[in-house]
Amino acid sequence: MPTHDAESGSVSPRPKASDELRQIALEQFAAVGFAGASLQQIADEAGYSKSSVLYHYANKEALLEAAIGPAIDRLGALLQRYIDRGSSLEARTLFVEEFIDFLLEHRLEVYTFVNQGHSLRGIPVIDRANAFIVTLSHTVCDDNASTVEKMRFGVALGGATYSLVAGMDFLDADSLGPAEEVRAALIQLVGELLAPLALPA
Amino acid sequence: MPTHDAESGSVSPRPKASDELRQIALEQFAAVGFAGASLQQIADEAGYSKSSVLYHYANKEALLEAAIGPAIDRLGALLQRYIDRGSSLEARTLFVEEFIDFLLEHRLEVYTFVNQGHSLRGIPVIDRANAFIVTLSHTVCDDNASTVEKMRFGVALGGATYSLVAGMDFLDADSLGPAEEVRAALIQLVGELLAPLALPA
DNA sequence: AGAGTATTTGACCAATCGGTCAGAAACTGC
DNA sequence: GCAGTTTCTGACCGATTGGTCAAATACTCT
Repeated sequence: MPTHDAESGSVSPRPKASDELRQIALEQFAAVGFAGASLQQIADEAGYSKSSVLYHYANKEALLEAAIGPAIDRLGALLQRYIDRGSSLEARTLFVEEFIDFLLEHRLEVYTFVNQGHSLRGIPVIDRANAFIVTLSHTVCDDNASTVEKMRFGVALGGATYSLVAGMDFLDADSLGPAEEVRAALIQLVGELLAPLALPA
Repeated sequence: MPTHDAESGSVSPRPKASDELRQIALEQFAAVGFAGASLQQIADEAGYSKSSVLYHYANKEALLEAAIGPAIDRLGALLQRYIDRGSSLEARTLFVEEFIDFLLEHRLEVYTFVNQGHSLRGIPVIDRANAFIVTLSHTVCDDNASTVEKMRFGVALGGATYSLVAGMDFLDADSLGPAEEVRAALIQLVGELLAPLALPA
């Protein structure tokens, strides 16, 4: 009996419509881009009408805000904690670990704004996210660093998000082991990339 | 006299329309995605009408093929030379260098298909490109490698393309030194990532 | 000059875009 | 049962999408 509703548990009580729509919108935004994703297709995929989408979310931008906003806020909090903790090598190591966990939990959100942060400038939630990334880059490595040092951050960020979302295709999807191994691998690789960086002033 | 036409050189003879359109289309595809880029906007940006775009290129897909196809072909040739050369450590080091140069010369092309290769499956030029990436990943690191080893390739590819295109925004654009420094930095970082990889059988 | 080709364009098309609105359901508490 | 609210939907809107086509312009060659 796969369809009983009340919250007895286990057997797929249909989730709230707004949540379904938000999740599917997120997948579409990550897959075909914000501009390329249409409200109609999001509605179809979720089994609702386009009007229903616009009932739950005032417009397309509000849907984007709902899809990635909470993750952006969590990133902001994460970053603030890191800054408050002061710059030490242990603090940075801990932050890398926390950031990878954040990335694993919000891959689609991060991938979406990391790869479209430029073209979507002007949308509030995107501007918020971009500001965080700038802060993060200046926190992990200050201005007068060498070219190769400055690029370590970009390669780590882009490499991690890419290999978690887009790279899953030709990386034989899940042939690369359980989630725990992926986590450990990312922590190691990002750690390797950032290790040679001098602590900022 | 900035507008004389014959090939005397130096003073901006207006390039062929098809070339202008191809270049601007490439920039749009990289910036807002294939789905998000409209023929109208490409035409406007180039100073032509939409009809002119469709005169030079049969349809939107043909424009994508023209925009990134040649780069894909060059990648295929590059990859074939690497395979023919046999798997040795020097061969791989040389390949990394060649690949970075290829990347620097075709950043927008690579960024476009690397980040949209999944959603644009079915378009011939994209399928060609995806096949090359799969081959490349299996060439640089064989199947029975560990999780972290397999992810080294993905992080290197995604990280390099990202930091060359999208990352330029908060990396203070060109504050990271002349092109030669960027090249050296990329060779070093990708080299670091791939160095621990065992040669495939 | 005039014929012939290459290029450019506007008018037009069906389909889809994001978005509005009024009303049909469905669910609530009584 | 019935009022009140929440949710959902179809009809509709102007704008834009990729694409067709015939006519206008520009260029080349004799």
